[in-house]
Amino acid sequence: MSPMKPRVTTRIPKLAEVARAAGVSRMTASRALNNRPGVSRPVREEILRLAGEMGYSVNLTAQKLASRRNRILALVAVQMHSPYVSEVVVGAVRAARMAGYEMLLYSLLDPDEQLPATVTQVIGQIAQGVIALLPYTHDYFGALRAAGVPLITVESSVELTEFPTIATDGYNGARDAMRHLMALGHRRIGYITGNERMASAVQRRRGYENGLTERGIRLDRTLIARGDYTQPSGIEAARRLLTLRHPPTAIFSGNDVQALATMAVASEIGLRIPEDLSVVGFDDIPQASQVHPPLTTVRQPMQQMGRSAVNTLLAMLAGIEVASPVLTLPTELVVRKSTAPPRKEGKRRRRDQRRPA
Amino acid sequence: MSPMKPRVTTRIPKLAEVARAAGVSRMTASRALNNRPGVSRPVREEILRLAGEMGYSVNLTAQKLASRRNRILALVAVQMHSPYVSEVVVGAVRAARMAGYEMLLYSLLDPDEQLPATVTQVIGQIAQGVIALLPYTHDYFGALRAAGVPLITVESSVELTEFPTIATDGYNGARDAMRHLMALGHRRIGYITGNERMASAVQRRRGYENGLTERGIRLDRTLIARGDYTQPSGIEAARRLLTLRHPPTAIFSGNDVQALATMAVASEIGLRIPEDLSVVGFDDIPQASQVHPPLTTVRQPMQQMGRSAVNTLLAMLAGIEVASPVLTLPTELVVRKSTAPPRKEGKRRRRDQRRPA
DNA sequence: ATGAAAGCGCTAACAC
DNA sequence: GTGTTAGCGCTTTCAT
Repeated sequence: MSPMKPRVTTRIPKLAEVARAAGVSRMTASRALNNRPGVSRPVREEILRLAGEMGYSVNLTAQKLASRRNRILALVAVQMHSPYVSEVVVGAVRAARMAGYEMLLYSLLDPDEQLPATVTQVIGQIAQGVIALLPYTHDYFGALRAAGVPLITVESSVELTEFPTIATDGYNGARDAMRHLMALGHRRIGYITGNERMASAVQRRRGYENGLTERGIRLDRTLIARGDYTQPSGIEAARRLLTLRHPPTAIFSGNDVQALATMAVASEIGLRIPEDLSVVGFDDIPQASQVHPPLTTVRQPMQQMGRSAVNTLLAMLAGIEVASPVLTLPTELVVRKSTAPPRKEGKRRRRDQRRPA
Repeated sequence: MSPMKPRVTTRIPKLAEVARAAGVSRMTASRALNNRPGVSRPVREEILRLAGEMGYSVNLTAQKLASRRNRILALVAVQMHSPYVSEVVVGAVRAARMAGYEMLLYSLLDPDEQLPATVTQVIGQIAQGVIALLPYTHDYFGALRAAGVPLITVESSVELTEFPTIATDGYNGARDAMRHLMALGHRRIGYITGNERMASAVQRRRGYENGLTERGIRLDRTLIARGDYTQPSGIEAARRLLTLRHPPTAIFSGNDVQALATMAVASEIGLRIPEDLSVVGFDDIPQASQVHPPLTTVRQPMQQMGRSAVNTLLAMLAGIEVASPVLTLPTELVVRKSTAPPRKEGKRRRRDQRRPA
């Protein structure tokens, strides 16, 4: 437990040292290194060469303090590890890097977690701008607003027009899914909601409901099971729906994670997909096409959403007025193998799942 | 496209303003706000009260520049969204917050991605210390070392003793799994490797091999399929193993993700688990207990690993000598329902998966 | 094209 | 206990 000797590490030289080596002032060195005008070609090249040789790299903290810029963005999300968020992150990170920015991530562990004051402070101060994938609750946005940092949301509440938003058309996407199922002949269609504190979940549910009613099918509340976009919630919801005395012939889920959970529960119960049960998801996460049978789903351009968020944010930072407060990207129904016409009523079969011991 | 008016946002006052309001010097205010000694009770309380009222919060950039401290840690990982990494992150974030630190995340998108110089710079400069979950390739650690930031690795190469490491005993964990399978009567046991550029994958494979040979079973290379810890690689590996002319009666996988993929492939092919095939994973990710049948697996204390990493890192920051360069946590075999004695040779059955059209 | 001066907002180190 | 001074490493602004 004795004090640890600071490890000897090649110290990073500071700007003044590079400038001295090049025989110029710090300002000239700064201009050269930041690729700014006002330095003659030969001087610029010499500075750059020396900086490389000396292993110089700018101190971002000092740079941020002096200039308020540091080419860092942040992305905050609940359920950072979910496939949907992961895909948005991929798109955002790539776009940021392409523009010469780095993206830092902040994960809220629990959907119900408060945004601690320190978090807002940290991300708002470390980054030049932030992308939020958060439910519109707990006044997350109030806290972020107070931090005074440029902010853009992805799939947030549409009512929240205070910040620019990148969204997809969950309503029409869901209705497309319903039309597909109904075209196959389904009439008893179950629905597993998403976390309805997220605007997307509300929209999709409306798509489900109106998809039904526009065909004159009456809403049956027992066919709607509450989920929160997570796998455990999907398992539970699917169990409830599939053990109904008069179960649905198809289940549409607010997202793919829950749809995959539904497929797992179905197979556990001995139902075959799509023969005994059709399943449709929403998102088109990578796993959707990897399972067996591959999942029919409503594709959201997740990576593009991340990319658009970054680009819009960068435009805001550049002082360019954002055209529209909410950019809505289209969805696309991807029909795969998890949907088929329903069996005739009463002809439902069960496989015996377990052999007698 | 006209320049955007900066949004009017309640400006955050600076330390000097709080100090002035309280009628003290900036230093006294600083001491009070940072909970440091040298301020009388009443003065301290008045400063805190005023700061709260005025909505003061310290400028972390200035604070870092002046003191080199900002109570921020960073965690860098490849496959940030994988369940294993996610769990480690949960443990790390909680532990950090408990200690009054915040944790920022940096995700490498692609296992083969180089660590761009800017990344090292960013995380090394923004944070006071970093936790790395990275393969020992591409000289990731060389870059991190150059940044001169306190660093700790999780499950990294054991040969890499330059940095403290939190690891689990992959070798014994894997051997326990093998002993379990062999105790059930399995002799033809397939193995799906992890990404062997990670030390964990090498250890586990050795556990598999020695588990076999210590029982006098000869290694059969055709029963070893290469995976990289991801689901698609697991699917492919499982397909290869299960379509062998003389397939294994059990498959042990380097991690749970691949084990779950194996279960999916098995069911697709019409094999029942555990009757026709036993499957064992490694990690005990949350999904392992949620699938049907629940997966037998070797549990790693993932959250605790994150917690230990944070605590060790904080100790390093505090100048406390780290006791041992590598802290190895134990694993635990969790026997669930995916393992059973093998069928008699030749009695393997297949369910007809699809009904005749 | 280049440089000098003056901070950015905070804290270390040392007074008193 | 409290205040003063002098930076942290960079960039802004304004000279030249």
